[in-house]
Amino acid sequence: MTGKATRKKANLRDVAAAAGVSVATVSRVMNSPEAVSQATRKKVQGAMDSLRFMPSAAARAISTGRTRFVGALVPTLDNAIFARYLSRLESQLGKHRLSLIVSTTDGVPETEVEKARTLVDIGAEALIVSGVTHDAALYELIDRGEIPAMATSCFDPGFALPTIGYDNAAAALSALTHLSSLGHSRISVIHGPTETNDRTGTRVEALRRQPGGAELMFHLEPLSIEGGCNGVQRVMEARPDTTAILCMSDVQATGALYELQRRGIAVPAQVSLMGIDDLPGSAHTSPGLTTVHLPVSQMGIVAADALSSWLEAQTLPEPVLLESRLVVRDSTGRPA
Amino acid sequence: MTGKATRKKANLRDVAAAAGVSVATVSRVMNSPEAVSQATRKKVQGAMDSLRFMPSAAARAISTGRTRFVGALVPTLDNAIFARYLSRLESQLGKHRLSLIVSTTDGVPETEVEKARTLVDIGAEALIVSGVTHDAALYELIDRGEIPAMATSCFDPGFALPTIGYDNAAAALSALTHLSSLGHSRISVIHGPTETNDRTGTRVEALRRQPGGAELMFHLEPLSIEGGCNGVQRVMEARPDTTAILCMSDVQATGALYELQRRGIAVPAQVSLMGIDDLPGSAHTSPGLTTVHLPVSQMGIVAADALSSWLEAQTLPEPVLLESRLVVRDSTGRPA
DNA sequence: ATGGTTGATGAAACCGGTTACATGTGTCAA
DNA sequence: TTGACACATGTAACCGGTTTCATCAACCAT
Repeated sequence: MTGKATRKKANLRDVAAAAGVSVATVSRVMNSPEAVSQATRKKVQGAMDSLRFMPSAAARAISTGRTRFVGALVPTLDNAIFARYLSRLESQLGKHRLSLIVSTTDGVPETEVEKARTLVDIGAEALIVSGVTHDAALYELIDRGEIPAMATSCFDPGFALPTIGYDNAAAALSALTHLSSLGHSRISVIHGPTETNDRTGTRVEALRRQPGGAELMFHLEPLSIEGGCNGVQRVMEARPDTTAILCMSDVQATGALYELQRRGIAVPAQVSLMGIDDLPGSAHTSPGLTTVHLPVSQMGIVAADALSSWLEAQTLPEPVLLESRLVVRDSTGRPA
Repeated sequence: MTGKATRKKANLRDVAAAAGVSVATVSRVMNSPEAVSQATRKKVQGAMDSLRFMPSAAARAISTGRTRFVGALVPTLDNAIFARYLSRLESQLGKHRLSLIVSTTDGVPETEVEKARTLVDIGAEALIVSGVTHDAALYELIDRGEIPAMATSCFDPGFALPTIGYDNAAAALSALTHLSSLGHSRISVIHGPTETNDRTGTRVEALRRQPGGAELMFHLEPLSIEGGCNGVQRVMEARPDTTAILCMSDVQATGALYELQRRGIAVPAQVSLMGIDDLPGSAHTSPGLTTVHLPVSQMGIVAADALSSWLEAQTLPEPVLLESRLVVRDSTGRPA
């Protein structure tokens, strides 16, 4: 043993002692180097290096009151739509010197609260949740801790939290309109859980209220590739004369496409297929998937900026509505 | 204004004063309630509620020396293989009352270091990185901070960090063997970047060294669906008589399948197709994708447990080798 | 009655940074 | 020569928890 290598970690006072300066000076070297003379700065940095000094995040946090990280709660990582969103959110937060912690809720409100509590418990300065359906305990937590919190993936100016997202009803309707305008009337809808996922709920509800919505046939399936496969199976059992299948997510649409191919049903010649999301892969399927592009990258950017100014300047964010956009590719056509 | 609602946040001393007890007692109510009498516990909890007390994570961290969260660095979230892994890692860490922070590196070593630095800076107690190729600065950081760190997705007992993962060379070879045993000899390989991704590098290298490996034709493409599409295009230009395409990832294989379908090339009748990973969707494509299953869920569990005991009991984890498994589905067959 | 335990609680030190304020030195204008 | 002022640095309080050790009352066996 060298007799000094395995000592306990050096702290700022050790560095100060080694450099022959005060703790304040060491602190300054880290936080406002320009306020320290060249000579002492060198001395201090030398001491830091030889003592292998690493500042304690907790100690800094306790005196500044800032931890510089925020938490995001999403239903799952197992859907490329969240990957896109989170990746932008993270990079944009980074520009504000903020880090992101992601927690998954499986779409279960109780799990969401639990995860939110953990996030706050380890020091998250703010929370970003998905959608507007949450357990009451989440609001209590946010309220009690006075935690800045916002909701994404939807738009609702009346919601308790600022929302940043798109109009899910409009997205669903623009998809339906596309199919209708092509001449489809026997349309089947495959969608994920609506109870716990208000984004899906809003989309389905919009279709139901639509004039002529009564003719639509709805099938609830898990929000996965497999769910999309099963959905097609049920569509074909329930209504074999369906000319178009509208999936409320690209993941399910991808599964649906697989199943249609497996059954030898030509897309779009025999059945037209649509999704909503516009995943990176959706442009490359064969045929290319017609879908509604959701501006999740932009959502990440806007959310990051809004949150940052909330934390820095206490400015409560305004709700933001981002436009979705119909993307017509090759999976839809006129009915046979 | 009520005159008290908007006051600054209550701390433990405020609670103690309100409850007429000492700070130690309040602390005990939170951490070892059984050591406090029923009566005082009630009193303290009442004071906590009426003052809307929320303990400060930073303050706790500074005295316990624990932040209870660890960081994981992955190349991207945009690949379902990581979603699977991270989801298990997170849930298993949760069982040890540890939280997970995920950062993405885009597969760039410099970005990785930067992100790692940020993670440590905000208090991560340990790091989990992917693979064995890293910037020297990462090791310095780990070394200097004495940060427990391990590497996943590969197995190398000789590596500086404990590794928990699978044998990438074996995975690639078992795929190749499957194709060879079916009678394929004109095989094209589509793979992602090998320079920055050692997992891919190891797989490709294993194929190159294989007796008869010289007959293989390799194509480097981005690790994405689109990359898979492009790969097929290049395969068909370079070697139209190819009877089997082996992709080093299921993402690329999925793209390849799309492109083959688009070109009207029957799988597996005209060309056999294989991937490596076994994504959730791979079982449902049409035809089902033959691939090599990588035990990423188990990897998440093992990594979480190992890291936890490292942190709790200072036991340096042993490297762990997890078995991959060939999954034969319908995208491979004898050459025409 | 007495010494030894056990159980509940409090006082104060401690963790490792940041920062308000004080101090000391040198420069420059009046 | 002196006062104003900028600049570099030090002192010590402070942030909000945890934890050690001391204290004191109640209980029990001898």
